[in-house]
This record gives sequence, C-alpha cells and structure tokens, in this order.
Amino acid sequence: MSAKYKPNEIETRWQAYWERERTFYTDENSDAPKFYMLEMFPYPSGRLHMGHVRNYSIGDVVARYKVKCGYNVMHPFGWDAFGLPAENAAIERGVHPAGWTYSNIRDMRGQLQKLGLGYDWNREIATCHPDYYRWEQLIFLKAFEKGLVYRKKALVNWSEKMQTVLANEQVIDGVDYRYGLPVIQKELTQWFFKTTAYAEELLDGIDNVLEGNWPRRVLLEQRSRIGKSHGARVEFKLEEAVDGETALPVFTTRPDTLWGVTFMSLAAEHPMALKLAVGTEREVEVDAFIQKTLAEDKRKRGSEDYEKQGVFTGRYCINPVNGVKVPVYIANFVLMDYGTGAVMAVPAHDQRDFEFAKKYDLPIKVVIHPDENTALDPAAMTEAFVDDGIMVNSEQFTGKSNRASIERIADFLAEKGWGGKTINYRLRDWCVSRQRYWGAPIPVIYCDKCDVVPVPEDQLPVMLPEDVTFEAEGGSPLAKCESFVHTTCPKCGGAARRETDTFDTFVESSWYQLRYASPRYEDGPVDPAAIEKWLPVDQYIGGIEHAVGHLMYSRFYHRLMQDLGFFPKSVSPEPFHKLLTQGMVCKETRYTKDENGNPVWHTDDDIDENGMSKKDGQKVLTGRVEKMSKSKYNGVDPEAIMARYGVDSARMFVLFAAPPENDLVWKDEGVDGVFRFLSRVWNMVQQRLDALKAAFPFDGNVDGLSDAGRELRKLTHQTIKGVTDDVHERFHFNTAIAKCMELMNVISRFSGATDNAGDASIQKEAVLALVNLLSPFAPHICEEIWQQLEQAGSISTVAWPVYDEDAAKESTVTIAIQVMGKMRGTVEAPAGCSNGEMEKLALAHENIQKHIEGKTIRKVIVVPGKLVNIVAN
RNA sequence: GCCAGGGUGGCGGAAUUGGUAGACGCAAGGGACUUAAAAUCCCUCGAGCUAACGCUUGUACGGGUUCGAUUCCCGUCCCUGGUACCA
Repeated sequence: MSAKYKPNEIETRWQAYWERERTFYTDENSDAPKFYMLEMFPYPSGRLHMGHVRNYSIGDVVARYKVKCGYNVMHPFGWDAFGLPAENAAIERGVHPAGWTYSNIRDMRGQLQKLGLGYDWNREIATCHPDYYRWEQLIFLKAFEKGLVYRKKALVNWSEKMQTVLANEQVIDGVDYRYGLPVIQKELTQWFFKTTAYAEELLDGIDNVLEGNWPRRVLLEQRSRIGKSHGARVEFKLEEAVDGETALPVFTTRPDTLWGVTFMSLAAEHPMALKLAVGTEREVEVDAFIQKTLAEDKRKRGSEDYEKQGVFTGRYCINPVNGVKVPVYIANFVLMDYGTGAVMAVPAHDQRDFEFAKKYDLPIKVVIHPDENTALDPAAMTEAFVDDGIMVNSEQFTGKSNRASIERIADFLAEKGWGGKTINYRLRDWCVSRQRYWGAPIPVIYCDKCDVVPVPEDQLPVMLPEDVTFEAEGGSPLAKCESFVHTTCPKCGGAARRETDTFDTFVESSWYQLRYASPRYEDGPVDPAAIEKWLPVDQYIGGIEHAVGHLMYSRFYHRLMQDLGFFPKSVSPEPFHKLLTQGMVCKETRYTKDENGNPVWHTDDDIDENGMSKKDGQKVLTGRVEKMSKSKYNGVDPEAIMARYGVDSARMFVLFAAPPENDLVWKDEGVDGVFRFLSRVWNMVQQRLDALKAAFPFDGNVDGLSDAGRELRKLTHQTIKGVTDDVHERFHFNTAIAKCMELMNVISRFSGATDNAGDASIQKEAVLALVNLLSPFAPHICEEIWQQLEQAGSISTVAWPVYDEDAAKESTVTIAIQVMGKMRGTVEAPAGCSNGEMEKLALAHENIQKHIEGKTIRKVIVVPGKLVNIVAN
C-alpha cells in the first residue's frame, strides 16, 4: 500500500516552493488586468488566533482563485503596529515597545507563512516604522495648511487607568473597551481632522459606489453615523443682548411647530449658558446646576431613567414668527454636540419638552390637531402629539397640513431673515490626539512667541525617542522625555516645546491600503502612478466590528489625500470597492460553579474523560456558544490544530463549516471530517496512481464510455460549473467544498477505469478537475497530487478549469409529479421533451392514476423539464 | 423604544428566478473486515402511521395570495446585532 497522507511533510515543502518561485509576488510588468485583494491587517499581538485563520483563509482563497483566473493579483500584508498593548508590555515586563512589537511581528509572520497564505511579502509594511509614519506626519501638515486639521479645546473621553483620551468607538456604555473601567469627561486641547467637511461626499460615495457592493448593514450604520437631517435654522433674539450676543440660533426638523414654542432649552455646555445668568440673582443657582450636570458622566446622562431637569436662567428670548417672549432654561437632556446646543421647546409636540414642561409647570400650546374634527386639549394631554395633522394657531399656516408646510415655513423664515433651510449632520470631527508613547508623534512645536508652529517638512520625520521610561500610571512617557520635549522654534529660533501627543492608531490604518501600492516610495506617501494602477482595492475582507470606525476613517482619509493632491482625482473616491465582513469564530464554553454560583471557565484540557473538572472535581457544564476569548477559556490554538491535522484541514474546516459572513462554531469533530475527506482524496490517488498517469487525455469520443463513465464526465463538468458559480463573487465556499465532496464520492465508487481506455481518460479528467477546484482551499495537498500525476507546472498557477456546456447537460431529467400541488411521484424523461410528452408520462404514472381516479382533470400545469401538477377534483 | 438581520432534522448548514425541503458534513445507530480495538468500507437516519406499495404531517406561530410558498403579502412571538434623549 502506498504512502499515507502526512500533511506536515508536504506542507513545508510547498510553502518553501511558493516562496522560492515568488508564486504570489506581484508582477509589476504584467499586462493582465489587476486585482487588488486585501484583508484588514492585524495588530501584532504575537499570537495568531482562529479569527485570523478565518479572515486570511477567506482572503487567500479569493486571491488564489483570481490568480488562476489570469488576473495580475496584488495581495499584500502588513502590521497595524502602534498601540497600547506594546506599552502595557513595556510597563509589565520591562521590554521596549519597539523590540516587543518587532519580535511579535517576526513570530506572527512565521505563523502566517505556515498557513500557506499567498502574500507578496516584498510589500510588507509596519506602521510603527519611521518610513511609514513620516508620511503620516506630512499628510497631517498638508491638511493643516489647508485648514482641514485644527486644534480646539474639547471635552474628551478620558481614561484614568490608561491616562489617555479615547475615541467614541473605544468607549462602550461609559467604560473603556479594554479594561472595562470608567471613562470620564475631561477638557483638553486636542487635534482634530475635519471629517465633517466630507459628510456629503461620504454619503455620495455610499450612493454611487458602495451601494450593492458593501453589506447593507455596514452602509446603514455609516449613514446613521453621518446622520444627515433636513431642517431649519431659526434665530431667537435675546430680549436684551448678553455679553455682545443678541440671539440664540436653534436647529429644528419641525419648523411647523414654531408657533407652539413656549420656552427655550440650552445645553449645560452651551457657551451662553452661564453668561445669561451672570450678574443676576439666578447666577448661583444656574452655576450650581451647570456644574452638577457637567460632573455627571456620559453614561448616566444617556441612560433611560435619567430624570429631565433644568433651571431657569432669568432671561427671555423672542419667537421671531409671533413675537412671543419665552423663558430660556438650561436643560440636562440637551446635547451640545448636536445642532446648535439650543432647542426651541414645543411641549405639545415633543415628548421630552412635554415632560420638562409638566415638571416645571410651563405652558403647553397646541399647534397641530390630528385632523379637522379632533382638537387636542393641552390640559388633558398625557403625552406629546408627535404625529402629522392640521396646523392651528399658526397665523397664515393655520388649516394647512403640517407635513406639507415644513418646507414653506423654512422658506418663509429665510425671506424674513429669521433663519432658513439647513442641513444638520450627526457626524463629528475626528479627534486624533492620544496621550501615549507608542504612536506616531504629531509634528508640531509650541513656541511662546510664535504659538503653534508646524515642524518644517525637511525636518520630518519627528522620530519617537527610544530612551524613555514606562510607568503604570504615570501618564505619557513622551511628555517626561526632556530631550524630546525641548527643541528650538523653527520660526524664531527660540526655546520651544514639542507636541507630546501621538496620533490615534486609526490614522495609520486609514491609508495603509494606499501605501501597499508603492511601499518603498521615498518621494511621498504614495507614488501617484502606482495608485492609478492599483487602487481601488477590489475586494476587502475584515470584521464587522470596523463597520463605522476604521471603514469610515479610511473613506475620509482617502478623499483627504486625494484633495491634498497626493494622487489624482481620476482615481475612485472610494478606497474599497467591495467589502466582505466575516463572522466571528465561536465555541461552546465549559464551566463549573464556585460557591457563589459564579461560573469557573474550563478549557478542554481542564476536563477529564468522564466530563469532570480537574480543577474542582465537579461535573462540567456546557455553556453558551461564545466568541473565542482568553477570558472564557474557549479558544483553540491554530498551531495545535495545524500540528495535528495539517494546514489544509484547518483552512478547509473554517471555510466549510459556515458561509463567511456567519459566525462559525468551532467543532474538533468537524476538522476530523475534512481531514477524513482529504485523506480519502489522497488515498484514492495513491491507489489509482498508475492508471491515472497512464491514461490519455479524453479525446472527446463518448461512444466507448460505460454508463458510469458518462455519468462521471457529466458530474465533473457540472461540478466545475457549480464550484465556479459558488466561488466567483458569491464566496459560498461551504457549498463549493460540498460539491467537490460529491464529485469525490462518485470518483471513489467509479471502477470502470481499468479495462476501458475511455473511462480511464474520464477518470483522469475528473481527478485533475477535482484537484484544480480544491487547490484554493487546500493548496498543499493539491500541489503534491498534481506533481504525483506528472502534470506540468504548479497547480497554483494552472488556469482555473472551464466546463463544457454539452458535457454538463443532463440527457434525462427527473420530472416531479404533483396532484393538487402534492408530490405523488417522479418519472424519468428525456431532456428537452415537450410539455405534451411530460403530461402524458405523468398521467401514465401508476401512483398518479390512483390519485386522479374518479376525478375530473381541471387543469395541468407543466414546468418544462421540471414538474407536472395535475389539478383534479 | 427605534432600525436592521435572523428563526429549516440531534448539530453546522443546502435549496441561486415561487416548482421534488433537508445537498454536503458532523453526531448517532446497524453491518463488513479484525483474535480484538483503531482505522477503513457499506447501509439507515425530520416526525407519525404501515408487513409493504405508500399515506399523513413538517421550514418559529396564525392568516392570506397561488395549481403550487422555506421563498411573496399581513399579523404575532422569539433570537442576534446596531443605536438610543439627535430637537
């Protein structure tokens, strides 16, 4: 008996072969159409996990398929190498972040190469390298020149534990994403990118480019984050000017309720909030209320049961449409960062205003009735009427539909000079300052004389200093690094200080896809010619968790760089034309309970063969299926799986167990299954090796074939067609693999090849097709078999098989026969037989006759080649 | 609350345009080979009824459209995400 399937031996050999032959290195001189395949690059934590295996296996299948289809494929890889874990390692273990990061990169690169992934390693980048971040500094300075970057004092999410500012995405329910510890609001001067300047363009991109090519969910989330809403701006004049301000502008989507305004609400953060009360007898009370509101954390302010509270400022403003004087309140539910931070309150038609008015006994004035016959009584209302209806008490608009009047009222405001139509966005500018060491330094110098001075371009990069000290809770190591902080002002030459904040790491990941096109370019962040050639990314793959963070920032940054002239406008405004978001890798959790009833999580190794815990001797229970994580002890180490079953089985399993966008439930038995399948393919080839090698290519003459031979030929071509359909664009790798398994099942039962030359040729054709189709999923075993069968070249570069339309055709079809829509039998009919013949065959069927006996046939429905339904009663 | 996506055997999942529900795999059961086990190979496998041909029922639940519905429409329940005082 021939050699057993030993994956580890063949895998290392073929990985070396691909690297030696540069199989997956991009050929810049190729004339073939380009295909840019990209998966989201990882943070180099040092350990590969199953999520990586899944993400990169999916991408590798697509890349390999495109190579085989003749595309000039660019499939690069790199590292999102700045970030907090490196600093934590420095604090906890005394290793320098740079050393730690580069050694992690080395380890992970080794692990990835063991997965047999086809990357162009010549293009590898690490964002922590000065050759990368120097360009980021340049982009920042150019944006600063153009006014697309600015500095402002802002309330930011501050983590006491990490001593840094966090992005909104990094704060979940008031606690940080990493430690789950409280995040407070703190006022700091921060650098911002003007993302809001691109709100409309970001929406256009969704409509014109991404719609239909990105998952609907992601686009929906992006649209709602941008939060475009049409409305009106209305100027409410203050009764008397305060501190030079004469009016309070508001944003409203309901100008139709203007005549129902009975008071005004300002956010506690509103610049006029305290000023209105200064010098009046209400000052103390207002100040106390503002202090109290600001001190409360965001989570509490956002929670459902947060009580609506407010305080009267003592001032009034004038409703422009009717001259009515209304009191100005500070209210804790008004948000400063939406609209103007001031709200015209219409208690009759807004639920929040209604509750507030009830609490503080403010008037409620109805200006919309549900219809002509129904009038609302303010005193009897228990909640605001927020639906559409007929306007009342609204002067010239009385009696009109409120919905239809919204636009006309906005125009009316504009005519009178009281405001007008406006569009408001929820999107905020992007705060990129981080009080952290392991990031790209923000290239700015502060001089007492010259204020904010950008670092001159010829002095870039501003290098991260190496000689810094790390302490657990000591704040930014950069700020304490004297040699870094002290510098001279580029303008006046006097003593000056450097900015000690570094960029949010989302800045690096916003343009890495552009850098890959010319990774060693030295005259700018990107070579414009390379961008024109390679962008956009044709297929991007990554986790759904980046739906609004990374994917929004990159879309913004791409446009920013384009506007700054780094590459031409002829390039698509969107960096990623197609997006696939893959699901998480999950596994059952196993646990026992401690004395307090809290779960004690177990790994598989903590459980003995009787299902008892080795930790505490209790019976181990099975918990929910959850995302693999360190804390739940339900992770599976890819290295262990690769050592036990081989890379091909590990890859095949993650592709076969679920479609890519679904969550995947890890099952060791499932890996057994695909390993068994690959072994069967291997053993079949070994057993029939001589016959397969000796067989001639099929000459197209079907006359000499056995029936089984004909069937096998047909199935081979049907399989090529089916697998191609599944892999091409649809990414249904699970069904593609299932079809390969079906073909294999038929091949293994096929026995006619020994005494029939035609059958032998057909068998060879089937096996070669099977190996070719499987090669993107399980490349190593397929290379090995391809070579054993003495086929020319590497299967990785052999053209994807093409099916023969005629060969795939069925000669007979199975007709389903129904009576009154119920299945009553099937009949074999020649392919292409007429509706009349089908009907005849159906009526002749024994079981059908039984069912229509004594009944009148009313109608016969025939679906050609498929089904006959007899309507009889 | 609002928005989106789901709900199919013991399990993961198929069914691409309204046309044979459950492909493929896992688990389970039976058998062959073996002194035995493992491995391998073969068979069975939604539920109920039947000796069997078959019949009934079944894609969360209740209705509807249709010759025919996992697929389309209306209503209900449940799950999973996203979002939450957005004026």
